Amino acid sequence: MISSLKDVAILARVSPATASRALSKPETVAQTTRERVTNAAKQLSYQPNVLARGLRQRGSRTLGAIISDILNPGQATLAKGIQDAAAKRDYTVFMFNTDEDTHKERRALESLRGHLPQGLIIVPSPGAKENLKLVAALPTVELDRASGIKDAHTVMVDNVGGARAAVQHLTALGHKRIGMIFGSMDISTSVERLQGYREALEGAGIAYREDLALPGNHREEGGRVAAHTLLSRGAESRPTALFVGNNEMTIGALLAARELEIRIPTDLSIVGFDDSRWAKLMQPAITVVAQPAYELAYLACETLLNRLENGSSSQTLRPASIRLSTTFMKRDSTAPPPT
Amino acid sequence: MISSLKDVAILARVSPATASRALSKPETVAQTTRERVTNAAKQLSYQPNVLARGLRQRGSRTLGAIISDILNPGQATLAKGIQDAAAKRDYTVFMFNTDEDTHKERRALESLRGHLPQGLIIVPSPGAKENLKLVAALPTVELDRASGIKDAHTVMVDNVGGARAAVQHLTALGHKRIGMIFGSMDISTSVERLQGYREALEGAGIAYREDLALPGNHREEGGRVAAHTLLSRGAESRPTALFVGNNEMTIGALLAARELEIRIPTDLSIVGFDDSRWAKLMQPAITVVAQPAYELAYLACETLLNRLENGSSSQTLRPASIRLSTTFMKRDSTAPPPT
DNA sequence: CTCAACACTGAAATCGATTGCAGGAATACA
DNA sequence: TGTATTCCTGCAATCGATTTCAGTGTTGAG
Repeated sequence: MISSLKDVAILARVSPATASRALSKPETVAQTTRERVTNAAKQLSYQPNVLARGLRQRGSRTLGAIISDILNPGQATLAKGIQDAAAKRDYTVFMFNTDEDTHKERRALESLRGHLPQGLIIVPSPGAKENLKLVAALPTVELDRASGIKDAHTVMVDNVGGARAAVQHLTALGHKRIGMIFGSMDISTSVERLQGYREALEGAGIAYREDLALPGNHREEGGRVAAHTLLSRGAESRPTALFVGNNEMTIGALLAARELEIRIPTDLSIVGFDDSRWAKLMQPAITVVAQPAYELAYLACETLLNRLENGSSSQTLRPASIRLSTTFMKRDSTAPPPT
Repeated sequence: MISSLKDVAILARVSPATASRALSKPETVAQTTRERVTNAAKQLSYQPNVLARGLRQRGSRTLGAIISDILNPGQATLAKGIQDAAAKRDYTVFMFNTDEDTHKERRALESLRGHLPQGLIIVPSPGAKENLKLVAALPTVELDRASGIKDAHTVMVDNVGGARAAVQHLTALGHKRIGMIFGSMDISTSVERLQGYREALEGAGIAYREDLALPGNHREEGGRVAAHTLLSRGAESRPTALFVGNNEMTIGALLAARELEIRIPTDLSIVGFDDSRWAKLMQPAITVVAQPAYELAYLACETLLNRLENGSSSQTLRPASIRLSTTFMKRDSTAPPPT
């Protein structure tokens, strides 16, 4: 049923060597021979055995991709961007989830290593700095976050700028008490977004207050709890606006506001980070900082493939460090503070 | 840096053959030898070359998975279920998207074939019946839908029953004019859901009317257009309730209702198929038929792996045909019809 | 004490494609 | 016509792990 190169060679009345060359380096073979082989291959619907080829060439046209949570729409978009970019250049992708779990990440890397991928795209978990030593020699691009490894190639969004824009929008509306819910501080995006928040406050001459910036553990429940804490104070001392560090926590914050019967945007303005289906759909629609997730992932994959195909010439010396900018999407969840 | 079995063998002072046996068939090797090899392997952090092993054994511990659209949360859940089940049994997964495109599916299958996977899990596109001939010998499980291939192994939900429950809920509330928006008729789930709708109407003594059941092309825009058509009639003749065949089209229907300023559930009840984040979050929260997507995919993968490991004994004779039941989630988007 | 059974181990073939090398045919040039 | 090039093709080695087969040493039974 499945035919090997040898079958093709026999049918085309050439040696396997020639058949191989006819298919992969056509210019080294005489016109007529090439055609005989091509036809034979088509006739047998020959498909090269990637395992054999990969063994000989020490590595197959395969990439590894490790993302943190495929159920998060943003991450799913990253997955798709990677796959599309890889498919376009005829690479296939081994995709793994870590669920933000450093052990799963480790296992994924071990498993990946045996497949001899040509390169790796990873959304690093907090323990990635250690885990990535397992595949130190593998060309790698870090996507969305930085692991902290020196001289790593990274493709990320401008989190500081995005956060700054969000908070500037709030200060421009006249808000003075602006809360923030941020994610785990061992993920670089959280740190940067908090940084942007502080810069914007400073720019508006508003003092940073520790009691207004709470951690939310980057998931829905954490966001709900943090928002609950922030909003439970009296109407005169609680924040009039909230900047939330990711999409999951934004949902939590919205639920908390509902529980406390705080109206949006009349009583409270909310800006989230990361756009999504429901943000547009809600009433009011949520104002967010949108990330170009698909482009980000596509670019990360292209960066990796370019590096692979140029050999490790100049590229190695100057590690890529790409930042795409975010887009501020003004919708209906922000308004001037209540008077 | 990366070490081969030969290196391990040298370090353990045995032949490669023995090293191989010590690691994969420990009982065939003397205790002391086994330990020497195990230690050597650990010391070199040896990882077997999957390509070489796969070449020799004609197939690696690898599965193919083809889903239709990773950006759809339901499908992403399927992807995760497959991966988790595979990982638990120490298989790795090549995952592909088709975007419901038969050509992409074909390319995915071709590309997959070269990797010699042990089995395949597929959410079949409309053209799958033809495409799957490419991998006719490959043990395959169809997930979520049926391709129409005779004697295929399938793992699906009870679409007829789910749809019936949804529409029965509406008739029980007193609705008489119940519209439906269904997906492409070349996908088995659409056919079955339409079937359930008809059965429920019949059970309630309501005649099926062709002008109340419209196709929505299974995407948001299609759902919006169809709903717009259905709801643009006068208040006395338009449907008082809508059953929508999937999550994307449900969004479209909601948008159409908004455009026409039709209130939910006062003027119109809506039931969607497939639960999701936003369905719970919306106000009113949307009543839906929820599918056990994760379990479905997990089960599909286990079914496949069991079949692989039992050899093709009795299993081949009796193809699996599993149906999981759906869960009706009553929320706030359904109410008695306006009087 | 002899011979059979058994438990381990190693040499070598194998999976399928690629590639360095060498040889033969065809062409170019003097 | 003779020699140098160029072009094309095939032989055989190779990638790394597995597996068949044969051989060695050990144990046990008679």
